[in-house]
Amino acid sequence: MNELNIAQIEQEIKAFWSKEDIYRVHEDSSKPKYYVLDMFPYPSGAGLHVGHPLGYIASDIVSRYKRLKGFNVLHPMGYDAFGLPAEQYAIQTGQHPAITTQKNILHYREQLDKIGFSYDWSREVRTCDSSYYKWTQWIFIQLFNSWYNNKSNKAEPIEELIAHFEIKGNIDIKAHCSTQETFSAADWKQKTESEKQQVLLNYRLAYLANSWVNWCPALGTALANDEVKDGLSVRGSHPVEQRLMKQWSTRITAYAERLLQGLESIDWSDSMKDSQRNWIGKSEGAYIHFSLKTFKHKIKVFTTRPDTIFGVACMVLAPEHELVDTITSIEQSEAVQIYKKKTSSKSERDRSADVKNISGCFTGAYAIHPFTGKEIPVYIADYILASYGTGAVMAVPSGDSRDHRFAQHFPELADFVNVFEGVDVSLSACESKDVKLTHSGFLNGLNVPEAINRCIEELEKRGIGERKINYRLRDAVFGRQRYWGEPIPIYYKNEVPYALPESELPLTLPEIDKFLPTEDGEPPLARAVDWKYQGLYEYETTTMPGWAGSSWYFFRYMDPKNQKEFASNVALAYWKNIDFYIGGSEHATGHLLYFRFWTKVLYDLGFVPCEEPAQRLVNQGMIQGISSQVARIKGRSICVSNDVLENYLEQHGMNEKDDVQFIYADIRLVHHQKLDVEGMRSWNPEYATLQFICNENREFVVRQMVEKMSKSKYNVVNPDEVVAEYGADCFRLYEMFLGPIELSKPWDTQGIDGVSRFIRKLWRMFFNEQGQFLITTDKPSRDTLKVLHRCIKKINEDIERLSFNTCVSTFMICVNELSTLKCNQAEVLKPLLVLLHPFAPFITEYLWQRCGGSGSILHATFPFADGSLLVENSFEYPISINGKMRTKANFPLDLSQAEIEREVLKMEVVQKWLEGKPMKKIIFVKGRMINVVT
RNA sequence: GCCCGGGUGGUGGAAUCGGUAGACACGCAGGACUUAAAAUCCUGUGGCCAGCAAUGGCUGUGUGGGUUCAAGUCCCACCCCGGGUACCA
Repeated sequence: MNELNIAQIEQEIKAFWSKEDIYRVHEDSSKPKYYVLDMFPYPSGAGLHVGHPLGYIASDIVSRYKRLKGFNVLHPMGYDAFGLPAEQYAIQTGQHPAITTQKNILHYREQLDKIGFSYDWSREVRTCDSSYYKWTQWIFIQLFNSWYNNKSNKAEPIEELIAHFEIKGNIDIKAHCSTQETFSAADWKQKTESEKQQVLLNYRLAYLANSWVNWCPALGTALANDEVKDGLSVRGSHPVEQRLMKQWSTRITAYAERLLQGLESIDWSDSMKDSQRNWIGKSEGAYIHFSLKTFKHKIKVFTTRPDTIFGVACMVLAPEHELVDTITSIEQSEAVQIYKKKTSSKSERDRSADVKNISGCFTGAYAIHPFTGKEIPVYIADYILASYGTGAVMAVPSGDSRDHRFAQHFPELADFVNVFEGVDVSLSACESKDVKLTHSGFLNGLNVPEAINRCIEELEKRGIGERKINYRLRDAVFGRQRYWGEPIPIYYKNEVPYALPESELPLTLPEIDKFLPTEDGEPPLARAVDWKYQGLYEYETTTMPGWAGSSWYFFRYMDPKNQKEFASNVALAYWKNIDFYIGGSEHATGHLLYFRFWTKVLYDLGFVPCEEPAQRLVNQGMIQGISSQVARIKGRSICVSNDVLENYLEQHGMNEKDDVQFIYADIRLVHHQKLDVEGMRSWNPEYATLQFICNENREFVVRQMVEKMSKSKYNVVNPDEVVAEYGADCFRLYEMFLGPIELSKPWDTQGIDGVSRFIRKLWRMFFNEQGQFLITTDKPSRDTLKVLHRCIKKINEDIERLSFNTCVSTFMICVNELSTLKCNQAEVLKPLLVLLHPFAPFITEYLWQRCGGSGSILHATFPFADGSLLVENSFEYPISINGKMRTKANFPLDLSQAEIEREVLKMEVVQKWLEGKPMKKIIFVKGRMINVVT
């Protein structure tokens, strides 16, 4: 081969890799392990676009680099294959989702293979395979068979709890539990089997209970909190309403504190940790019990500001609060009923939409202030949510802006107590904590933190309140009224749920006639004919949510073919957890929380050795598309070039808003913002007769904007096309060169030529124009070695800090310098190929073999940077040379030894002059010493 | 509103510990080769000013202050953009 023929090289090298089965990994205790994982994709029908591989390329670089560094690297890939799109496609076409999914997976694989990833495909997993979801079901059963012991602070087997009930009841049990009902051993023994199971459901980590769920009528299913945003479903943006339903949930709330604490020990970005902290929403405060004037009941409130208790103007309950009907007076009864009806008819979205509209209603009841004995009116209002805290608050207008607004709304509350010294709260509440209290009895003169503690002490002493930590995190709704998901391995006997015995797993998805709910609104699985456990007992008909399979998949890669366990102890003990995890930040409050939760449960139960699934997490940014639009005059077949549009509109007395419609043009028809007019006409028959009004250069300019890549915007760039045109190495280098890995940026093919030129330049160091191989075994010059070793050092540092874009720049500089030096020695170029290999695997493998490298370059050793060749290392201080300031980074290589010595001498003179003074740094600017830092 | 990021040439972005701001690349301009084009190579390229020129001067990292011999980098205030979250008591 005398000319660079990328396609041929790729083909040859691919064949070589697959013949040698080069990426297969095994447990190997002689080498340290390193586990590099990508968040596995959902195989959608649209295939990969150029944005998807960004993270995969980065993780591939890391895993190849770690291999060269002597690690045994696990780098697998699989598919998150259950999901909504395949099911919706099935509903429309009747095509079984398994078939669609299989087809999409094959397409993904084909696309991935073109980019030269080092995945060990023998470990592939698919969440929709029954051999895989057998273990998803098995883990669900472990959750079902466990409870959370607050004393030992971990999950424990439910049998141990039952054994305890038999002996002592639940009196000394501290559990994370749905109800507080207490019973003795005798009580327990008297319960029927069905009653016992009902009690146990309150303890199980996977449980069936009536709970408020986010119900999406359009999708016909319940959704978890992270699947809802702004009152709309994340998938499809359909309205979501609150509905009380009997639902499977998982008790993630038991792990709130540990999920929070665990963040301290892992290397994730601040923003990611922050999102999780935010979602868990820890707040410290107190419960306070308020007595009522004419009832025995007490109102329990949660507050983070017990210090403001002397400023209470009223109590406010959520309209759904259980005491509302009991305490409402006869006079207020009608008003309260009307108000309750009004709020219940509003959806969650409407309710939060009019934050500004204050409303509420007096109940006629009065509470008693625990310290002053004053009567406090009790209201209901929809700004209080039944689902948070106790669904009731003590309203302190001087210290909380919502309470302030509420008090201003009711004339009878306008005259409230201000508990803050020297602060005017007549117009707005004081939410600062840097103030002192006044009008507050025993809290007078204390600052806020002191007063909070003092008040809680007093409440606890009097037995009318206690310190309390609240979390915003909700238990995760687990059941989905859908077909294409893992069946929940539960059957019902006398309406009591029982887990399937392990030996009966997997419970496979039954075949059904239609992928729709039944006529009476049951989930699709209810259509299955004769689908019963032992032919007798009904199975659960909801399926698991999308995140079930992805909550533990990283364990399965360790031992994917195991039929006896989800992974063997040997594999688990060797691979432990993920060292390097990469994926999108959109999973911050979904997947990344659930997979930490499941890992912690498995850890508590002794199945896995690590409590945190991923030690290091990196979020790759999104690659956006550049979409192009053509301005078309509404209702006519005239299009106007964007740069003359304004003029045109003015001449014809039109304006953009009313008379112009922008139509998308395919990104392939646009180059440098200019539209290929003929291409546009033939692209879509509807556009065949369009007239294009061009600018004076006879060009038609389009309007461009950066948007998410999507089919409907015609801005999708397919990696296959880029690889076909430039080669996989160039594609990989260019994606990295675009910018820092975490950054989102638009795909712009403009710059790819620079990378392409670099590859050809590299090639020309190995072959001349006549195709002769130029590499010799001659000894390289010292200058040439210097260039190489500087490059080694820089690449090493930059890969470690994941600065892949600067790595590419370093390669370009290095190759430029070496070709200027006419370098053709194998001793220099072979190490360079090794450095470059993680980024450009094909060409480096090819050239390595041409240079007589043995085996695959993947088994080479990452070169060591010889410090003696890095001149800049011999200087500790920034020094000036020839009037220019030099630091380690920009020390000139062309400097003669004499010049260096002269400068060093100069420094020594200065040092002598300053004899006796300890120095850290001598500062030279433009040849003049300006300071000595001691 | 609150919590995180981030604002650097025409563009993407470098500057790792406070030490020559703008690496590298794109684009653009000029040149070489060519009948021509493509490809390739070379030179220049933040802005302003002076000079035939080599070069020199001033200015410059969202805005305004501050710390420092020295600030893109640290501190304070503000503006703008992106993300998360929201009647969470």
